[in-house]
This record gives sequence, C-alpha cells and structure tokens, in this order.
Amino acid sequence: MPAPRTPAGSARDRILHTAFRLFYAHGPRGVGVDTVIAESGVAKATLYKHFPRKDDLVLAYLDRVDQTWFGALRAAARDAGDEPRDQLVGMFDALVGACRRDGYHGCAFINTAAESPAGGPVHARTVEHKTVVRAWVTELARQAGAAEPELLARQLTLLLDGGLASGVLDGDPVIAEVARRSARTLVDAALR
Amino acid sequence: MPAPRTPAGSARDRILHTAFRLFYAHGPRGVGVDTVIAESGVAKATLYKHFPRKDDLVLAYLDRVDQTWFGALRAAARDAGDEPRDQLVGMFDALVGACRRDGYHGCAFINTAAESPAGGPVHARTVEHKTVVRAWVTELARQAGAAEPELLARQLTLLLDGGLASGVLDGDPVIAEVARRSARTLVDAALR
DNA sequence: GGATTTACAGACGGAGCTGTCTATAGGATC
DNA sequence: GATCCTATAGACAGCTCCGTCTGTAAATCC
Repeated sequence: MPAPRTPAGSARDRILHTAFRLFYAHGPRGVGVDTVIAESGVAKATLYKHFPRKDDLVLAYLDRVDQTWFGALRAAARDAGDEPRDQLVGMFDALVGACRRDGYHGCAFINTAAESPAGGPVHARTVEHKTVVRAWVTELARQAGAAEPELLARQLTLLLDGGLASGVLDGDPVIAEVARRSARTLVDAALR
Repeated sequence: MPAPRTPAGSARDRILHTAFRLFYAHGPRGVGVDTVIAESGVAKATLYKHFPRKDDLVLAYLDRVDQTWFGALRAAARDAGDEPRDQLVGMFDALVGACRRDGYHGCAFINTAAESPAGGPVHARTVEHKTVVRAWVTELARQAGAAEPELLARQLTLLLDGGLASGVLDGDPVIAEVARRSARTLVDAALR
C-alpha cells in the first residue's frame, strides 16, 4: 500500500471531501464535475478513474452522509443514558446539533433524491438509508417496551425527516427543539 | 378582454399547466425551457413574453402549488367538522390524499428550495408559504384552546413537512396515516 | 536503471441549457 | 381595408456540462 504522496490525503479522499462540501451546499446537480476537479486540485482523469460516472460520486457522497448522520444519531442516543426510552428522545439532539452547524442545509438524502429521477440508484440508496435508520429506531422502541414499536419508530423518523427537510429553508434550531418536544410527547404516549 | 383563441385555454395557462406538471415531476432545474415550450405547444417568444426569466416561471409554479396545497389543507380541515380541535387533525387528510395521488413526489416547495441558491427568491417564496400556513394553523390552535398555540402549530406543521418531504421517496400512504395519528396524540396532549 | 503505475494538465466533442432575434400568420379594432 | 396585437416557428449565440482523449511528470517496483 503506497503512502499518500499528496499533501492533503489521497486523491480519492480529496475528491470525496470536496464533493461532500459542494454537493451538500448546492446539490449534486448544481455542481459540475469541473468544479469538483478544480476545487480538489485533482486531474480530470483521476476523478474519472475513481468514479467512472458522476452518479458514482453522488452515491459515494450519500454513503458518507449516511455514515456521518447515522453515527451522530447513535452518539446522541448513547449520550442520553442507558434507558431506551430516553435514547428515543435523546437522538433528537443530533438534529439540534445539525441545525446549529454552520452551512446547515437540510437533509442531504431528501435534497438529492428530490433532484434525481425516481427509480434510480440515488432513490434506492436513500430508501436503504431510511430503512436502516428506522430499523434501528424500531429496535430501540421495542427495547423501551412500546406496544407498537414499528408505529412509534415511524412517528419518530417522520419527525426527524420533518426537522431535517425544513432545514433547507432556515436552520432555525427552534425547529429541532420542537421536534424534540414532540418526540417526548409521542414516546410518553406510546409507553404509557 | 379577448376570448381565448387556442383550444386548451390561453397560452399563459397552457405554459403554467405544463410547467406545473414537468417541474413537479423532475424539479425545475431538471426541465429545460425548450421542453416546456414543446410540450405546451407554445412559441418561445410567447413564453418569454409572459415569463421573462425562467425564475419567473418557477415562482409562478410555486404560487400555483401554494394555492393548491393550502386550499387542500383548508378543505380537509373544513371537512373535519366545526371543532377546531378536530380540524387540526383533519387537515392531515390532505396529506393522505396527496400521498395517494398518482405521480406524488413530495413537497414541491422543499424540492424546489433544495435545488435553489439560498437567499434567492425561491427560498423567500417558500418561507412565505410556510409562514402563511403556520399562521393559519396557529389560529386554529388558538381557537382550539391550546395553551401554546405557536408551539402546537410548529409541531403540526413539522409533521406535515415530514410527511410531505419523505414523499419524495415513496408515496406510501401509511406515512400520512402515521402523521395523522401523531397529530392526534400531539393535539390531545396540548389540549389536555 | 528500466518498466509500471499513478496522478497532473488540459484540449476536445457532443449535448443541453438560457435567452435573443427575425420572419410570418391570424384575429381584433378603428 | 389598414393597423395592431398576439402568437407561431425556428435559427442563433454564448455558456455549461459530462465524459474521452492525449501528453507529461513523478514515484514505486523489479
């Protein structure tokens, strides 16, 4: 395995890092391949060697988003303590944190899916991501003792999606707080 | 006022109708002006006479979406009876209906905002739309006797946004039902 | 030290995009 | 009937985008 010979990591990493930043800010369709190349300081041939189609780069971007966001969700839940009941509410702190972050621009998956043809690979990857997250929430709800874990999980992920999606407009952290309070109410009602 | 001389309404109406259909299906950025022209059977000069910039057409599209969606929300609320408390939940029937509709593709505002530059007219129009809807819901919540009408309105519109936004992926009507049940729980909790 | 791999640099074609322009035809109005 | 107004039809310029291609430099491997 050769050591990286470029200052800021391997070419592939630089491409991905730049694509992540640009795609999230302007949407994949709003960023040309030439821009990614220019800003990552990479040759065109190099980019097309690692990502033969632009779609491949978009999918790699979504994978990175998935890791980041899902990781933040689990970390927030973990930080809420050992009680699954508290973790179900605590995961919304990830939303609070996301809204506060500079350059926050909503849900990368929804934004990307909105500009991608239905039935394409981007949609499939997005559905996959949402499914994995919901399965995790469902398991938490089951551990918490919910009578209908699937329902509660759907309710909570719906809240998450709502909070994320409306972030396209204004990263108002109050929205995340509202979502958190809603989550508390729904969890309490489901576990009463 | 001259009578329409074209079979399917005035040229302006045909343009708007076609743009509505195409913009909603593929996103404004995914539809070229030439396509709108071809499918609406209109001359290029005519389109640019009515809508000097493509952005003008996009904004007119959003206005039409606003009328349609807000109208559907109010109609659903009205159909739920005279009690504001029931209307707050009943408005979610508009979401149920939207999810069932063929070609459902999520929230036109969020989808469009996601691909538009932040701070631009599209964002402003979207914020305006969301503000008007939320003000209406707030008034309903006040009439229903909520202690914190603004909070309840934010919670409910957050649910609406979540249900709409996730519709980009799958128009699963179950999501709308889940949103409706969440709304019932939140309304009950707020009015207890 | 030669061969191979990897990356840089950038031209290029074909397509699509927005927006302007000219030329023309058909009703409406005076 | 002459004159508008509006609409059609389509060429056109200028730009951007995606993806391919050629050529070159540097680092690694045998």
